[in-house]
Amino acid sequence: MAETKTAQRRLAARGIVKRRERRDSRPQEIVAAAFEEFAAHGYAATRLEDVAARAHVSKGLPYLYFKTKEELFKAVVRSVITSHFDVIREKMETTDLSVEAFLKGPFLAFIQELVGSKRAFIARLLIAEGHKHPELTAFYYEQVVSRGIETLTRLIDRGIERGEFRPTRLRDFPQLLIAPMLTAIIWRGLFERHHHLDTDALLATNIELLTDAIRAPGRHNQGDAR
Amino acid sequence: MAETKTAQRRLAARGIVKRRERRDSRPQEIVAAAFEEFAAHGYAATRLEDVAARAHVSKGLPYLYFKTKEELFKAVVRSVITSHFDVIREKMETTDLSVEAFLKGPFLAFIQELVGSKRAFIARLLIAEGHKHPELTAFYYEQVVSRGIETLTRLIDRGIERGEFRPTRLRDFPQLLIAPMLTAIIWRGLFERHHHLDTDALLATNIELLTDAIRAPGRHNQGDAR
Amino acid sequence: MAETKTAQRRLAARGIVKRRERRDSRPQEIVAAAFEEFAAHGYAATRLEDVAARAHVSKGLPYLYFKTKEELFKAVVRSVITSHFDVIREKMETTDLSVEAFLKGPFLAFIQELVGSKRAFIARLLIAEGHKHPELTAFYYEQVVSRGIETLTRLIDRGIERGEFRPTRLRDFPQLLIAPMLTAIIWRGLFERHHHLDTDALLATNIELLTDAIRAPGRHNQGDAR
Amino acid sequence: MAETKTAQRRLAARGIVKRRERRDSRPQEIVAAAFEEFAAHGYAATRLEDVAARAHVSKGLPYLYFKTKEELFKAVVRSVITSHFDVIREKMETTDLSVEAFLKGPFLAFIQELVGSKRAFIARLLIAEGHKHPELTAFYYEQVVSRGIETLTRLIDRGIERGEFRPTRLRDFPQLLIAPMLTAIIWRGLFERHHHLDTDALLATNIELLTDAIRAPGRHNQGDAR
DNA sequence: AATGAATGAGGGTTCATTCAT
DNA sequence: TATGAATGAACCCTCATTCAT
Repeated sequence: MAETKTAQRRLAARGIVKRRERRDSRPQEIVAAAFEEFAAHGYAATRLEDVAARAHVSKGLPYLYFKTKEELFKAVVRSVITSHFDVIREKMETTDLSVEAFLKGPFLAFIQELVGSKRAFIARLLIAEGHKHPELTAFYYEQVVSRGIETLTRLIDRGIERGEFRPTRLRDFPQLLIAPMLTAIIWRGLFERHHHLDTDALLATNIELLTDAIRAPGRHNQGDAR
Repeated sequence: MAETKTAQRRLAARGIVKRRERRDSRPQEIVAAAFEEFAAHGYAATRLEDVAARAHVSKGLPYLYFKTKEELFKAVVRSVITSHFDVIREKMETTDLSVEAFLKGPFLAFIQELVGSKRAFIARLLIAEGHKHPELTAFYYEQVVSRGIETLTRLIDRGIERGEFRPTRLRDFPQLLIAPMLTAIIWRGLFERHHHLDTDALLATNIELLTDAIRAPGRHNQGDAR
Repeated sequence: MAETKTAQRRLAARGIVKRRERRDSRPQEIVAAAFEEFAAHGYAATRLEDVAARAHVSKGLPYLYFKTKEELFKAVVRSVITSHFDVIREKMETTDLSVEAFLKGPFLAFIQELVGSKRAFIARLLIAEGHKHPELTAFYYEQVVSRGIETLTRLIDRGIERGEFRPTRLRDFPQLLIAPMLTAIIWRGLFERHHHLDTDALLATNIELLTDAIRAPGRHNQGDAR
Repeated sequence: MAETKTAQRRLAARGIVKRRERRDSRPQEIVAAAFEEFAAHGYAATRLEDVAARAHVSKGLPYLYFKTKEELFKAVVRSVITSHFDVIREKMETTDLSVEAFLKGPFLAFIQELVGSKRAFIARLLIAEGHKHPELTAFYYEQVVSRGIETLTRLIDRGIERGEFRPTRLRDFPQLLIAPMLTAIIWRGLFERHHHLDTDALLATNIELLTDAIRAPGRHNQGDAR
């Protein structure tokens, strides 16, 4: 750490990193470091000192921006949630594709990417610690879950309206389009070392099967590009 | 706690609880108590003192049977794992039902029960803490996951052999039959207070849709009795 | 501390100090040690670790008996308050002496002793920290101050009833009999090194003068033995 | 704080608060703010950041004038000590009043005012923290206590010389004229909420009684004007 | 001269673990 | 075997102090 500090000062002396600039980016740096630590060790087992060290920052600095460990945790979760979901929703609203093609194309790509992304760790974190942070869980539910469910419901309904799909109970349980994603995330985190799972194919298969199941009679399989 | 202890001694004196009996069942009582605590608070936030108190046992006693907190945790996980899965596998091997009927009957019932049971908490525990206990995760994978996957694969294959199902990639991803169960467990633990989810129907719908998707052409929907 | 621990074990091994016995006396030992530390450094500057060390006890033990530092502080104050005041009140009620003789005899001796005693430190502590511990201050007021005032009022009234004293406003301000004691305590703590103050004589003089001032006309000076 | 700073700058820009003026009075402003904080929370519990905030000054500025927290504390004590005592001494030397009248008039008014003033807090501060700042205590003793004692001794002696008073031991313990003031200060700080004490009357009564006690035979009670 | 971001030592508190009884 | 008093490492958080700007 002494080296790090020295290094920073050297950089600062050169004018490469200005104090003002650093100040503005510090919270993000700390959140990023915290993300790694929380993802790696879980909430309780994460030591703020390690977070600080990972952010090349002194032990006390995180407390300048986050009042408690829990606040920092919340900030981490919030930072990852952000707007990613808006993107796919936007796409959905404006696409020219059939619903089935959309599911097998952009939507599949979206959840495939999610499984491998850092945001997947947050899911694990929330599954693990969520019940101890009800406020945070509520926030996550509102920002992510309920919106996602709503979007998916609309998507399926549109398929029905357009005559692509039969009316099925999938409309009531859009979670089924998401469920394998959770499974994939968990598998990757826990069992990948014991048995490799092709999560991309898993997710593709689920959508394939579900669309097969709900496709309106007489309709053709609108396969995706793969 | 003092009262509890006294009460036990009173009971013991009356012969209602025989010393020998208590001694023999002690480890199980401790594991049961630990299960409750771990399920309620997670690994790190569980205090061994509380476990002991819940088991009506002195603070030091757990260490007589479990060398460390981690050992106790492992014992908890193992205790819940055992046996239950053998039952459903046994049933599957010996059933007279068609595969579809089996999926919609005993298998569905099995996973529906699981979601509401205490064992579901273990899933959350493993998701949360699993990566810190690789040995335990390996054990769980071998005892539960790999066997479960294998069993499901056999089941689907049998359906294909019997001409009930077309060959589909579901055979390669039997996790899809399980995925909604994980989702249901997580939903119950985190979001139930925000939005009720009929997990039984969720699970039923998934099997319904998947069987629809893979049913061999010309076959009838072999609905279950419900 | 390692030495201390070893020493204790040696003693314990000899059977000189039994664990059970120690347990019963531990809280008192800790309170005694805390008294010394608090008296020496004040509340905030006292480290519980030092208290523990002074009590020849591990850092964590005080928390077994006192939930927080503040609880320990309260226990310290309470332990010193105790019953000492009941003694002088009892004496007052049963004495054969005239009121003046009582003031110049037992009462004077009592407050003289107080100034030099450990209890005097508590006064300093309360003066310094009292406003941050309102609950404790209330307790002290009820147990010590209000009772003391009441007792003194009764004493003076009795002197008036018996014709020893004229009615004066001293009856409304019995604090004046006590005031020099506080001054003496503070002087000892702060200025003794700069200028010696004969606190015994100070207290005696105050009573001498006050009794002179309130003595009923025609009465003789009922001098004390000195 | 940001607002405050901005406000100051706005004021400064208008020339209402000139930069030079502010700079010159800065130390005093900081000391004044520190006085409030120390008086309210005691030495240890006072945060320099709060002092700075109260002085509408940045966190680091106090260190420009006071090397450490302790230095600032000393400055606070010194700032309150100065001057005020010289006034009453001056008055005493030049008064035309009899000693008794002086005690019951200007002197009484002086200590009555003191009890209610902010300077009274300093007494509590010194009682609480004095022994940790021996240098400061020495300073206080020399500047205030010893001079005060000396002055009072001279006053009493003059009364004796003039035939107003008999020679008594009060001459050796002029602290007795001050003692109730300390009591009053402490009472106000700690017990006022439990029981109101008319400190003015307390102080008046003490002087009344003491002068009664030492008045030379044949002299009249030289009551004050009130 | 002034700011306020940054540092890091220090202390209160918890709790897994040990051990005398 | 069983108890629960005792230990002490560890961790969160605070705040006096520094220093780049």
